[in-house]
Amino acid sequence: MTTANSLSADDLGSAAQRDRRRRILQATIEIASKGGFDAVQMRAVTQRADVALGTLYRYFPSKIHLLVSALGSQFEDVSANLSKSPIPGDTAADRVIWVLGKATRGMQRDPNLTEALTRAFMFADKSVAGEIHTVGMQLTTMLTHAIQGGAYDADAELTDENVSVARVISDVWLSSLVSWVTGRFSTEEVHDHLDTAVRLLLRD
Amino acid sequence: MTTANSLSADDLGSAAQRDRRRRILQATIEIASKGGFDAVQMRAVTQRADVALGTLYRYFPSKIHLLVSALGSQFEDVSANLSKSPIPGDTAADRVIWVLGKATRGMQRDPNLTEALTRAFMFADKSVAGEIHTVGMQLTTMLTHAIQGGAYDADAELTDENVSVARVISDVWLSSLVSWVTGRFSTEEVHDHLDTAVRLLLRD
DNA sequence: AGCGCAACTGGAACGTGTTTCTATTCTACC
DNA sequence: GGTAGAATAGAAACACGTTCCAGTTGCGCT
Repeated sequence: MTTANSLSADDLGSAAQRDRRRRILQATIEIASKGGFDAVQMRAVTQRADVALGTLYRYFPSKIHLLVSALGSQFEDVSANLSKSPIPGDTAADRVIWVLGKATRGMQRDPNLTEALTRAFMFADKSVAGEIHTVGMQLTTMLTHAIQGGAYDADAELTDENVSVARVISDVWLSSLVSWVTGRFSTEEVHDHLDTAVRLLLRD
Repeated sequence: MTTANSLSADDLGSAAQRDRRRRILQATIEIASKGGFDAVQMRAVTQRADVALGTLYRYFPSKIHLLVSALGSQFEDVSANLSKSPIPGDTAADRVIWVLGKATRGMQRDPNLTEALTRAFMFADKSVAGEIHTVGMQLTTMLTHAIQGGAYDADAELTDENVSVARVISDVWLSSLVSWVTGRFSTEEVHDHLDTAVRLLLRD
């Protein structure tokens, strides 16, 4: 199975290419933010990013690859932001809830973008495994970091249990996002559901 | 927002119509089982079910509606099967794990069908809210039933907490299915992950 | 039996993701 | 500076979900 990957920023030799990649992702996010998943049409992206259709497909082999890569780049920003200051909260549960709340509020501020990225992520098939894995790692890392506290001690217990809990929480978070995107959950319900799940999982 | 629903079996007056609906869903499941999501092409379904394209769209307003409805009909079979005999297991955790294991093995026996139904479910947008809600209820009911035990006592504690736990578990189950469908989880990893999550959530 | 109407058929047509192809431009290397 | 090869532009073409329409069939009512 020849799983064609999206071109990562590191793969690209010239500055012009890195800039093309950046333009494409930015155009994607802008269009998604305005009109959601359906508005992200490949021809529209090429126009906004000022590249040819063939070039777009050279960088991202499908619309889903494109959107999941965009999700990855958004997550990078979030993690960078989070790692600037220690996560507040005395218990693991408090810290996780704080992180989830912050991330969730961020996404709810831009419903169309969230809809586009979430649906792409959930619709992805095997050919997007690489990009999906990247995002999954970012999520799990973010959450285990929150669980074990702001003190960034390399010796800190990155126990199997913590990783498992982080995975479960990210499952719940993703499902909640999907529920919210499809109108089954209100913003309050998302918050309450996450709160309940975290307290059930991290009752010490 | 005029959310066009799929026609449910009860909506249909004549026996011929109920039979058309049945043929369509069966054709969908057969094609999905053979080739997965991509193979479920609307024209192929019409050929196999021996109906016209316009008729197919009269019964199910989109491919996603069609597949989510098919998922619902599969779940009906599963619940019917489950309710025939009490769920084995002395603790809530054991019973839930038993139910999940049974359902999961069932789906893993037909990977293509599972891929088609799972991806449709996760890709659904607001217009599919009705069908999604049906499936969500089936899932939650199945799990709360397992939590509170085989004794089908109407007075039994259908506590908020039990429902919350059931929701979280169904979140984890769906995410695991997605992970399995996209090749991120092996069958063993799905089992272990579910096992871990349930034991974390139902430690009494 | 005849009427009226909704459902159904068959097929054309449209939109958007994806593929393909040729001409042009850029880049690395001599 | 010139050249080979990769990258890009531009545009046509294809595939499949979806819509639309004209004609036909089935069904309840009188």
